[in-house]
Amino acid sequence: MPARRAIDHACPIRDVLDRIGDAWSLLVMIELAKGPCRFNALRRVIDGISQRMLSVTLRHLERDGLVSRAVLPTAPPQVEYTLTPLGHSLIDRLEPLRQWAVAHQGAVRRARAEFDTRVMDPAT
Amino acid sequence: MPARRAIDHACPIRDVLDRIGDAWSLLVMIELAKGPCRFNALRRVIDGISQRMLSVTLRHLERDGLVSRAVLPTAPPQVEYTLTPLGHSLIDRLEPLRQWAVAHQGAVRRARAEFDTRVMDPAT
DNA sequence: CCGTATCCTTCTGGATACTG
DNA sequence: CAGTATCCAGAAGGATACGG
Repeated sequence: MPARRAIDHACPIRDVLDRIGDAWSLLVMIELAKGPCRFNALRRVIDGISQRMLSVTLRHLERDGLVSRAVLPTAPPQVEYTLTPLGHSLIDRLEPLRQWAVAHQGAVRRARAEFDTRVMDPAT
Repeated sequence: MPARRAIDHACPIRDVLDRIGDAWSLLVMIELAKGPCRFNALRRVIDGISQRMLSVTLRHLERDGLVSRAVLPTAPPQVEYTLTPLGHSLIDRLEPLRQWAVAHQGAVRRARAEFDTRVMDPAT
């Protein structure tokens, strides 16, 4: 995605999509929705995320008030991440979308297959 | 966004976000939700989209069965794009998300401001 | 009018190495 | 353990030119 332009501010939903549309934010939030979790624990369970992107993603979410960060007074220091009420309210609103995906994934797959054969197949 | 990896298929909502999370798909769908529209008309109203990205985006949406393409038998040839019922059902499901964005954009902005001062400010 | 093809810049994000 | 810094490959996307 390129840098956001002026037009984007016109649509509030764009702000949300910019926040959760990337590869990892949603996955991290879903994981944290199950309960608080520490950095490396998240890293293990998310599978495939690089240390850098987990760090970047968590910072982003924390900045937007969707995730909170707590340094536990232990030695060695542990850091626990928790989904905030705001974060919970967001993933709740994502539920209809998930249901749509489940309900219509068959239709989309079929549309794709039909499109691919129609475009690839030169037989008119 | 990087190329999708194996893990992504585990989450149906990822498929949806990959479809509407990019910069233009949503804007195009919102525009088409108002009614059928031709290529250059879309291009004018979307403002900022390049000819290439409009073409790519429309093809993507058409492939997924969210938009249909009709070549009108006029001279010069005109092409009309229409949001399918499937496409309509998807943007309907986006409404709760839009409402969330509107309702909480203040909270997010405040969280951001607080975060920025806290991180930037070396006091403590 | 409606696109596709090519080029080239910009941005994303993984790998790696190093701090508190 | 929990990150940050640097480097670099690859993908996204705008500009431009050309075809149906």
